[in-house]
Amino acid sequence: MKKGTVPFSKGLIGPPESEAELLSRAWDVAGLTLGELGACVGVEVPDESLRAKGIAGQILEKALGATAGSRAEPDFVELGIELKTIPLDAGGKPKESTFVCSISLAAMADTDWERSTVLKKLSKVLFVPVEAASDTPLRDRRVGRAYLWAPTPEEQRLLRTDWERLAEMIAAGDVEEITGHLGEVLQVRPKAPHGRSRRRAPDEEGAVQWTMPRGFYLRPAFTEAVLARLRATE
DNA sequence: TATTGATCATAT
DNA sequence: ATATGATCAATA
Repeated sequence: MKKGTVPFSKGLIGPPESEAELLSRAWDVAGLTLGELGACVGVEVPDESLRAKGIAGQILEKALGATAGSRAEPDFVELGIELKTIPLDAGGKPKESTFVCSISLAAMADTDWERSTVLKKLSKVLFVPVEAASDTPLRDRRVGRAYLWAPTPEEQRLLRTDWERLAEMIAAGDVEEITGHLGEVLQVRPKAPHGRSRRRAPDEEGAVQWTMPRGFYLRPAFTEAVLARLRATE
């Protein structure tokens, strides 16, 4: 397809029926700017992202036919694939951490790695790189070529090690001791609409305490390594 | 200046 | 309210 052409009618596209179809769609939009792709799906791109932080993700969801809405499921439910845009700096390296999922602090004691939301979300991920050099206006940032990622056994081991350590702390009532410093590849950080948000969590006696909502994030160095591996093996 | 902690928008 | 989509901005 010629660069700049539109592979679908305005904002109306169903979910992809296969992995191959999803990849085909993703590769078709590579090279377009957020402004161009936004126009295709009926999303206006503001000048700056301060009040449009999730705009790249919203646009790609629509463009690729992800099931709209906020549910604790993969973006492409039938395919079991999660969509993540990843902001790249001028050097092609991830500029930010990658949010994985919010944490149900009170339920952490009753789950394990195999059944965790983190593993479910990360079993298969379509990473869509997006230019994010701060001197490039939001609407002029280009979408890159997407990569489909499934964690290798080694990558799973790294994730599992961090997850188990952090889950144990939460379950033991030590959520307030957790900082962003913990975790080699996976970290726990605040995830809230504002500073007054509170969520129930166990305290050290097993009683309830109220604390900031938290989420799991992938460190940039980890996603950088993942992208490097995917680039090398294609 | 890299990283952690805080925050913004939308959907259900 | 709380999930989704993330990036901003204060700190070390």
